[in-house]
Parts: sequence; structure tokens; C-alpha cells
Amino acid sequence: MGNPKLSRLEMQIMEALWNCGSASIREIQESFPEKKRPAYTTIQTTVYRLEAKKAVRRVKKVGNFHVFEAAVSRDIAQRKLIDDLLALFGGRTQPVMAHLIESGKVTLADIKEAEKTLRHLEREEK
Amino acid sequence: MGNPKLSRLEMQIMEALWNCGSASIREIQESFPEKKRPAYTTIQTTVYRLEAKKAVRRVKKVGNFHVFEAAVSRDIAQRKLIDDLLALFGGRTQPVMAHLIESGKVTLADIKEAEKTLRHLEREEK
DNA sequence: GCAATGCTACTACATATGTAGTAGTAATAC
DNA sequence: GTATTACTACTACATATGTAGTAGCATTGC
Repeated sequence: MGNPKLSRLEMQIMEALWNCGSASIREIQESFPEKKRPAYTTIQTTVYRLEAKKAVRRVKKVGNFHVFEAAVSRDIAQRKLIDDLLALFGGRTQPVMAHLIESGKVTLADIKEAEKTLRHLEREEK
Repeated sequence: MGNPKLSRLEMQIMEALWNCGSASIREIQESFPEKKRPAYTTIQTTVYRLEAKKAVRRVKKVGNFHVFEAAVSRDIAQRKLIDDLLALFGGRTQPVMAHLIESGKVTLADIKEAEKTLRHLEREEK
């Protein structure tokens, strides 16, 4: 029932749908960089699986092809991934933060931004 | 032949080894809370797989049982998980940070701490 | 020494995921 | 209206992971 955990390929497909609003299998496939573009049927199979998980739905049929759209938001999907990662860390965010910083991929600006967001949240909750 | 990505159960087993230094299958199994303790052979199978991945190794045999120890550090293993998550986000940390904050699991203190760490790093790199 | 117990090594199986082939039907191009 | 092309629906298969059973050898307790 809840939000399904999406895999790498599934997320890439969802990304195409979140960006385009809606798309056909072919359009999704062509959204992949030519060099690492899976076969048409690979995308198709994965879209069908996403459909089974209720993460995408068919919106209409145009000509002989179907058009799909995301049925879960990017936020929800991303949140699920992060919650699952956190679970692997026993729910502790500290090591996650530490590694993000250590990886050199978080800038001071990101932190500042985060801090601002956090202050806003705190104010709203009071 | 980089560091393998470890799964949920694998991480739980590694956690036991990182905590105890070294342990037998039975000891690892008993480190699980009674209510969600997998069968002995489930732990065994998973330890064997970790061995195949070179994430653990046998250190000795005591009586008729083997004693295992971690062959990769907690840091390395955690780092791998985070790098893989980041890859799902196209390498952008911003959404990860945003979700961590939104989840309410990161406190302002965590951010302050992170900021301090980051400032230190920047200084060192100059 | 022999029976009980415990551990190992191996096998088995279900689900998830990445990957893609094939058969057949539907749209299209003339 | 027929040949080509494109898409769908289905099948197949390998690897990863969680899960656990079984057969048999090693230890141990007497």
C-alpha cells in the first residue's frame, strides 16, 4: 500500500515523467543519454512494474501507444529512499550528514540554505 | 573491485561485527533483538555471502565454530550506501539535505556541527 | 565409547530488479 | 488495400537478497 521503494532504473524513468509531465514508453526511452539507453522493452517492462506498484498510470492512448504519467510525486519517492537509507543507519542522521560532508559534495551554501529552512520550520511549529 | 554495496541484513550483521570486533555466527545471530531474530542459517548464509564479497573474513576456528571479523570499515560501508543514494539523485545533495530536514530528524545543532566541520575542511584544503 | 548437541556446508526457494527477445496487432504510407 | 513500421503484451533469464531446511561431521558430557 504505502509508497513503494523505487530502484535506480525506476527512478530514472520517474524522473523523465516528472520532467515531462507525461510521456510514452518511447519518449521515456529517448530521454536516456544515447550511450546508456536501455532497450525499448527494458523501459517497457519497468514502466509496467511501476504501474503495478501504482507509481505511474496510463492517462490516455494516442494512436497505438499509451501515455503515462507519474502517480507519486518526486518528493514522496525521494523521501522514501532517504527514509530507507536512514533505517540502515538505525535512524541516526549524524553519520549521514558526516558522510555527505566528507564526500565533499555539500557546500557551505547548502548548509546555510538548510539552516535557513530549518529556522523557518521551527518558527512555524511554534 | 571496489567496495560492495551491502544490503539491510548485511549491514545489520556488519554492525554486530563492528561492535564486537569479531564474532561467531551464533553470536551475530544473538545480537539481533529476540523478536526479529532471523534463523541461524539465515545469518550463516548472509555471512557467507559477505565473505564472498570480501566484506568479512574468518579469523580463526574455536572448537567447532568459526570466528569472523569485518574486512571493511563501517565508514567505507556507510560511504558506499550514501554514494549510491546520491547517484539516484543525480549526485545532487540539495534534495537529500532538504528531505533530511523535512523529516525532522536533523536538528539545528546537527547543522551547526556540520557547518563547523565544513569550515575546518575548507581551511585545511587551502 | 557413545549419545546428544551444535556447527558447517550445501541446497532450496521466493521476490526484486535489470535486461531483452518474440509474437501479434495496430497505425501508416502509399 | 497491402507492406512496413511501431507498439503492446508476454515470456525469459540472470543476479541479488531474505529466508530457512537438511545432512553430516565435530565436540562434549558422561
